[in-house]
Amino acid sequence: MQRSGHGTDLAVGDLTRAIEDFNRYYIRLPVVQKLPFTTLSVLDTLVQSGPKRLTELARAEQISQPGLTQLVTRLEHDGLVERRRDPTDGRAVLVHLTERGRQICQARHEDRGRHLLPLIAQLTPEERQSIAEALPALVRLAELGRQADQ
Amino acid sequence: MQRSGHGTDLAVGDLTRAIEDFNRYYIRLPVVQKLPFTTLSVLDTLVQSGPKRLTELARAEQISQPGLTQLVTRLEHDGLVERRRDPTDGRAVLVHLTERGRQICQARHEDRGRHLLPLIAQLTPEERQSIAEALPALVRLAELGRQADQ
DNA sequence: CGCAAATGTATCGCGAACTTATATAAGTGT
DNA sequence: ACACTTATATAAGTTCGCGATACATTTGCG
Repeated sequence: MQRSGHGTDLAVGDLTRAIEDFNRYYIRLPVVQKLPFTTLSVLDTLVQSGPKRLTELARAEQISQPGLTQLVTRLEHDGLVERRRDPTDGRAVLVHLTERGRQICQARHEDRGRHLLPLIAQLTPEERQSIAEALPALVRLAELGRQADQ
Repeated sequence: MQRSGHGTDLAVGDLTRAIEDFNRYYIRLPVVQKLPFTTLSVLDTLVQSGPKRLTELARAEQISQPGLTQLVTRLEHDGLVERRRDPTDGRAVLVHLTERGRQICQARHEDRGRHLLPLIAQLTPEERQSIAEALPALVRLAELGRQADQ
């Protein structure tokens, strides 16, 4: 266990394992809206960060620029996003979420909460307490991770 | 915030949000081995639960049985898994991990740990402490989630 | 036992979602 | 005005998933 060195008195292996566990559970969660994975990720990104350029989105999602252009075309066709010209740069397009796109993200979020609730109910009060106390730190950790990738 | 009702004095919305944050960060993490997502998920499943039948794997990964047959064919071709007959049922095939497949999972896990370490180093000692104390509960929560999907 | 029904895999054809390469359009610098 | 960079779009090819279907083995029951 990597316990020393960089001022991290936390078992990195354990945390990594825990996060991977959650990923495996969450990723395969059956969801209401059956959409391709990258599509959902793009929508979430737009919810969090607001309108973005195609190029920025492609970098964030780690797919090619043409791939994202096609994806946005599909999304636009389905009425989940809108392309608007960037007023400050005639070459660029800003991808905006529509109300419908926002609703889908919201519905997914609530759906996941519904899956989680009965699981939380099975924990002991002490376990729930410890998780509740760790939440701010976990959120900050995720925040740092997002920054690290720019 | 949903604080009452089923004996869950934990803000489900906040926890859901935190887990989603980690998913978004982790899923798009650039990794050493560039393999399709479902492929990696299958390998991880085999690491955790040992040899499995095609049908079981297909259900766990939520893809069709023909889809999984093809996936396993690719994996076998790449030497990451082996097909062995089930001694107790002549119809069934058990998918076994090879040493090479195990190594890839291990490498990915370590890679993720390396990404996480510098982030953890930026947290305050109190934040690290709170996360460390919540880890057993988080692991149990993930465990419950896995059981819930059978 | 013998044969239908159930169960487990494999194959085929198709469509969706990526990729790389290339083209077009707009801004930037000299 | 000219080359150069940046932003997006189009085209062709590949990969990975699905549904339908076929085949093999096991199970259950008269």
